[in-house]
Order: sequence, then C-alpha cells, then structure tokens
Amino acid sequence: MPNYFIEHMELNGKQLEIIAIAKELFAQHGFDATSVRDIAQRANINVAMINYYFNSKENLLETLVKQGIEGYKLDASYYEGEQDPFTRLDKMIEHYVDSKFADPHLYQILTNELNAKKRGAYALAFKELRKHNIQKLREVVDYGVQQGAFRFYDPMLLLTSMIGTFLDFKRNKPIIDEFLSNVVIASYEDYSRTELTKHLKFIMKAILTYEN
Amino acid sequence: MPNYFIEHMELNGKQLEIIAIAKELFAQHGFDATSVRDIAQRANINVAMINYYFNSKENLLETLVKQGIEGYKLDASYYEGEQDPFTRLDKMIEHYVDSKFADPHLYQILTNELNAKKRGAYALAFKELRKHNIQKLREVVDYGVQQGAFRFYDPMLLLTSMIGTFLDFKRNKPIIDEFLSNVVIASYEDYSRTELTKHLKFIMKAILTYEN
Amino acid sequence: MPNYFIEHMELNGKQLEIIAIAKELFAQHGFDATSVRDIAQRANINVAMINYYFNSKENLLETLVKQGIEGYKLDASYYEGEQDPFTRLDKMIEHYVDSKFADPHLYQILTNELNAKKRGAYALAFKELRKHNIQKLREVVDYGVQQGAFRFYDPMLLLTSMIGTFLDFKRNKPIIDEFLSNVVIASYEDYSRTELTKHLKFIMKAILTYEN
Amino acid sequence: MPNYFIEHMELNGKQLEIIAIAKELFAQHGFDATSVRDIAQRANINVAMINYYFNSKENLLETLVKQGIEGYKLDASYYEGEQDPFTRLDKMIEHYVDSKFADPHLYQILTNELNAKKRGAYALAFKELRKHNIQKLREVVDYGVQQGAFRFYDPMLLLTSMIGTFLDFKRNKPIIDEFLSNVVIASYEDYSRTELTKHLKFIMKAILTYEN
DNA sequence: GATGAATGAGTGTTCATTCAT
DNA sequence: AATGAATGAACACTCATTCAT
Repeated sequence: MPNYFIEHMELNGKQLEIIAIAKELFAQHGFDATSVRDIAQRANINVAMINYYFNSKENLLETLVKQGIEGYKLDASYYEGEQDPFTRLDKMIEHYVDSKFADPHLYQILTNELNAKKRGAYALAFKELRKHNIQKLREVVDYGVQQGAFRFYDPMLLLTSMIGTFLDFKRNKPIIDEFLSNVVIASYEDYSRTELTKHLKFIMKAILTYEN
Repeated sequence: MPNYFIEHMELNGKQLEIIAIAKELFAQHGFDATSVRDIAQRANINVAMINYYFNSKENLLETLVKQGIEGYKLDASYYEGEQDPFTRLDKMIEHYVDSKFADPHLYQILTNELNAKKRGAYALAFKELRKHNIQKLREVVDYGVQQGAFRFYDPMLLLTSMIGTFLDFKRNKPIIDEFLSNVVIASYEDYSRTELTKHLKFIMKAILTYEN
Repeated sequence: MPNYFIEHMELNGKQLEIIAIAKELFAQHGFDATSVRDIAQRANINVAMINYYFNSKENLLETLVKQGIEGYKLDASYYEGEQDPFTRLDKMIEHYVDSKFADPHLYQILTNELNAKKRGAYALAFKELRKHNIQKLREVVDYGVQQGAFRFYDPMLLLTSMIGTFLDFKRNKPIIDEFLSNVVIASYEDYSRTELTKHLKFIMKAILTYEN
Repeated sequence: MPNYFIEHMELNGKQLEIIAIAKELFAQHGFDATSVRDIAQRANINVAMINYYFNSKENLLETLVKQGIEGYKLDASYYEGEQDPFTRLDKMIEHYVDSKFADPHLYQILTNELNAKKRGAYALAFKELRKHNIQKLREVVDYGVQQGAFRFYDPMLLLTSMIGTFLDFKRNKPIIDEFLSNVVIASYEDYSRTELTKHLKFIMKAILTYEN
C-alpha cells in the first residue's frame, strides 16, 4: 500500500488523475454529494483504488487541498524589479487572479467545504495561506506608503475585499454575465476575467488613495 | 398531502420550528451532512413529519430559502428623508449588514450550497434577490451622481465587492479575530461587526469618489 | 427508532425472531463469518432492519448474550426440599445440562467468541455468570461437607471441570458418537445427553469423595 | 506455483515465520478477524506472499494446523520404565499439559475455529489426534486396571474431562486468577500451571479409583 | 522466485422516503 | 392529521486474491 505519499507528497500519475477528477466533482457537487463511485467511474478506475491510493475519501480531500494550496500563495517575484507602487499592486492582483483561474475548482472546494465543517486538517493549511498572503500584500502596501503613493490601509481587510470580490464574482457568474451581455465580445470567460481584474485593481487603488 | 403551502407559503408553527432548526443545522454542517433524523431529533418530532410537511428534504431547503430570502432585500425605506448621498449610502450599508446578522444561518446556507449544486428552484430566487439589490444600490449611486457627490460606478460590481467582503469577513472570522486581538474590547462579535461596517462604508465611498 | 430496548430489554416478536436466527448462524459459522445479510435473508427481512432494531451487528450480539445468559444461572430451587447431598448434586447437574441443551447455540457463541476477542460488554456478563454459578455450587458442596458426605473441594475448579467436560463433549460429538455407536439406541441425541449427565455426576461424586 | 509443500510439508524458513505469526494472530483475534494484510505486515512481507506460499488464507490455516498438531500427540515414551500406574498417569498428564503450554496458540485456534466452521481438511486431523490420544490414555488405564490399581473407566470420557478442564481453565484464566489471588506467589503463570496440573491429576485419580 | 499494482465482491451502516394505520 | 415501522438504494470501505512483470 503506497502510504508514503502522505509524508512525501510524491503523487504518481494515477493519483494526480484521480485528484483532478475529484477536484472537479467536489467543486461541482460538493464533497458529501460526491461518492467515491462517482469519482471512480469518471476516472475509469475501480472504486477500491481511491482507498488504495488515498486510504479514505476524507484523506483524498486533504491531499488534494495540501497539494493545490501552494499555487495560491502570493509571491513577490511577480513584480520584482518594478519600481512603481501602482504597477506592483496591479501585477500582484494579476498574479492573484491568474492563480485562481489556473485552479478554480480547488478554491470553490475550499470556500464551500471550509465553512460548515471543521475539516481540521486543512483548515490550518488554509489559515496559513491567508496569513502568508496578508504578509505579502502588506509588503506591497508598505512600499507604496513609503514611496508616498498610498495611504496605509489594513492589509487584512484589503485582502478580504479582494478575495471576497473575486469569489462573489465567480459565484454570481450567471447574473454577471447577463449584465455584461450587452457588450459584444469574443469570449465571455476572457471578458469576465478582464473585467474582474480591472475592477479589483480599481478598488484596491481607490482604497489605498482615498482621502478622508 | 398538504401541498398547498408551496403555493401559499402559509407555514404553520411546526413548520416554522422545523425551518429554524434546519437552518441552523444546514449552516453548521451543510445540507448533505445533515440528516432528516438530525432535524427531527432536535425538533422533537417524528422523522416522517419532515416529509409530511415539506414533501422532501430538498423541498424543505427550497421552502426555507424562499421564506427567508425576503429579509435580505435592500430597501429604500431605511434612508428615506435623508438628503446627503453619503449618509444614504451609509444607511443602506448598515441595513445590509443588519439584515445579514439577523439571519446569518440562511446566508451561509445560500453561499455554501448554491454554487455547487444545481438547486434550480432557489437559484432563481437568489438571482432575483441579487437583481433587486443591484437596482436598489443603483438608485443610491445615481442619486449621489446626480447630486455631484459620486462618480458613477457599476452597481453590480459594487454589490459584488460589498457582499464578497462581507462573506469573506465572516468566513475568516477566526483569523480576523486573531489580527484584531491586540485591541482591547468588550465583545468581539460587536467589534467585528463595527469594524466590518466601517470597512464596507470606507470601500464604497472610496470607489465612488475615486479620481482617475 | 426503538432504542429503548437496550435499557429495558423489552424485545418484541421481530427482535426475538432475529435473535433466534442470529444465534443459530453465529453458532454455526461464527460471528465474523456471519453477515447481517445472511441473517436478514434467513429471517426474511430487510438488511436495514438489523440496524434498525439493534443499532449494530455488535449490539445484536451483545443483546443476544445478555438476553440468553440468565437461563444459564444455576439455581437452588431445583434441589429444594432434598436432604441427601448426593441427590442435591445430581439435581444441580441435571439442571445444568438441561439449561445448556435448552439453548445450545448461545453457549457455543459464548465460548467461541469470548476467547479471542475482547467483547468487553458481555465478557463482564460472562464473568458474573461464572461467579454466580461458583457460589451456587459452593453451597451444594458446603452442605455435603457439613452432612459428612463430601470432602471439601474448590468449587471453582469443580465448575471448571464440569463446564469443560460438557463443552468438550459437545465439541467432539462426532467422535464421541462414533465411540458410542456400538450401543443400540433409539436416539443418539438423547443417549449422548444421558451418557454425558451420567459422566458428570460420576466425576463430581468421585472428586468429592476421594480419599487421599 | 510451489504447491509441493502441501504434499511434502517441507516448509522453508519464510513459511515457518509466517505460520508462527499467523498462529499468534489467529489465536488472538480469530481467523476471520485476522486479515492477510495483518499477517504480512507483522511478518514484514508482501501481502501476495501469503497466497504465493500457501495458495490461500484457508490453506495457511490448514497447513498451520497439520504442522503443529503432531506436538499434541500423547506419547508412551514419557513414562517408559515406570512401573507404578499412578506415576504413569501423572507423567502422562504432565506431558499433556507441557505440550499444550508449548504451543498454546494452536490449541486456541483449534478449539475456537473448529466447531463453528466446517474446516473439513483439518477437522479430520483433529479427529485422528483425538483417537490417537484416547488410545494412548487407554493403555495407561488398562495397565492400571491390570495392576489392580484402577477401576476401568471409559478413556474417551476421561480424555474429554481432561481436555475440557484444561481448556476451561485457560479460557477463564482472568476469573481463576481472581479466585487464586489470595495466595502469595511469585508468578501467576507458573502457579496456575501447577495448580491446573495438580487438579488434573486429582480428578483423574479420583475417577479411576472411585468405588460405587 | 518474488512482488507492487490492481480489482470484484463483499462488509456493516446510513439514508430519505413510504406506507399502513 | 399524524406517526411508528419498515425498506431499497446507496454509502465508504476492506477483503482475499490475481496478474503482469
């Protein structure tokens, strides 16, 4: 039994495939409403394989979260070399939106499942991600303040508005699409994303330059 | 089978009691993880009564949503008579936060259960609520613009940030409390709420007065 | 859910029927090798009923044991009025054999399942049964000693030989029958029982009158 | 497939190791409650090896029984040269108790698993063991009768009481220990064994010298 | 000769729902 | 109008075994 993966996180091809499908189904129907049989069927594997590879459905979720959460971490590398505080902020937002769009299912799982249930194991991972990102955002804010471009604003609240806006935008995609439908565009998906990024940049800038 | 209630929404005492308990449990553990037996036990009724009164567990959820969603509608009455656009905006935000705090379980249910599953029946109700609230917010924005106090900003995106901020704030209460813990306060709950309201007012104002 | 039975042991007809069948199957194939589906099929009931009535397979076993173990208790009433110590002893042995033959499956279950697994719940009941019976046997022995008929012998060891002999006799029924087969008899079952009772009486008497 | 071992019983080191561990686990938890994975884990081998070496779990049990049962055979060599019938009997009992204590797990397995399931293959071996031992005991009894020391008593019933007493003594070790606990002793295990041997000798002698 | 990967069949249990009364 | 009894379907999970290498 390949139990080692829990320690080393060396996931093989089959495991990654299962994770990808589980991610999609968990996001689509929720963790509880997705049976291991659903996953097995979609992955064209035997039901027993999920327990064989992940020991339990619960642990599949945990593995899936731990494996994917890294990609959500904000990173200074994206604006490195950039001197202008506004551009730094913009680049960070772009990076943020990109990372979420790159793995959209996971974020839905996180936000849906985290609330109600006390999935202790990954609640901690989630908390640490948040702390990490607050710190990274704080650095960008501090830099802007230091450059005289921004007024200081609590990065924790800033991040809350950024993430909250992003999530609600995605959650209400149907209605937002309807409102945006009077615009002639090539791809709704791309347009939504552009519009969302623009909006996020706007509110961040607005908050950080607001004069009481 | 007393099917009439779906049409007329004349819920009797027993039904309201069941709804109250179901709301709490659905919010706490999620819809799927809450069994009708859990509800029946907490409500001191027979399991069969839930199907008797609501036809199905699914329909209990739908009824519960439809019955509660009214309270979430934004309303002009709260700022009536008020001339100052900023005050109008503030009052609307206060009303919004109050309404959510008055029935916090329902909102958690809505946001958790909505996007995952195709709960067609109440997805529509949810959509209409959103449309209604966008319209009400639009009126406040338009009034501010007309008074020369605001620059116009898309109310749909504005509401998205407002709701998103609110939800993420609530979702991350543990971590936010941790960050706020260096402040000496009487009640965390009250403090959080005050801080959240202040933040919401701030970002709304910042967006609506931002000069490019 | 009729959970009350655990406290009050008021078993209804269906429950008693399930217990009877479970007893037979557990004795025949062992607890682990008997599936709830096997029981349900033999009892012409739905699988779910076993959990409905007994909460779990494990608890079915426990209930079954607790309900049946009473019948195995040795009892002074069987020799009451009798003055002769030897007759008292004989009557007690007859009663003992009769009670085991009346519910032979249960004793097989007890001895088979008790050994290996630490079924804590009924291990205690079993221990108390033994203590009770040792005490009752002690009374008979003491009476015989007092009457000058017996030499004292440890009742605990006496009971061990009595029970052990009984069990091994039953366990090796096939081979014992083979050895007894040269006798012309009406019913093997009855003959075995008579022979066993005779043997038990003999060894008890032999031990209690042995002169060093 | 190395099937030869079933015929020749030439068990290699790995097989003997597996048998030793299986014996312990089967005795401890029962055959059904012991998974081949449990055995493999304890033996630090691959799960597949058990089927590779023994074809099936069932056959592992059978092999294990056949291989170990030899040690339980009563043997005249232990009292050879001895003239006194009583001493012969005592020596045989000592040998009997020693052999069981030397491989206690196997006997527990035999008695637990035998009567419940129709383990045909080793039920036969068990039967033959019993016949062999009855014969050996008969020789000792006959010798004593011939010497005028014993009255004849059916050796089959005699063995039944001997084995039964032994098994029940072991099965009820906890309660017996409790009863013996008022004696100050170095080792319970040793004391129990001494006491058991003494008791066995006593009852055998008592039966064989009883005067009606 | 030996084993990691994989699987079909089966496990006990829980579920929302139905039905007779 | 209301409910205790009952159930079929589904659940996550474990099992001994097989098979390709």
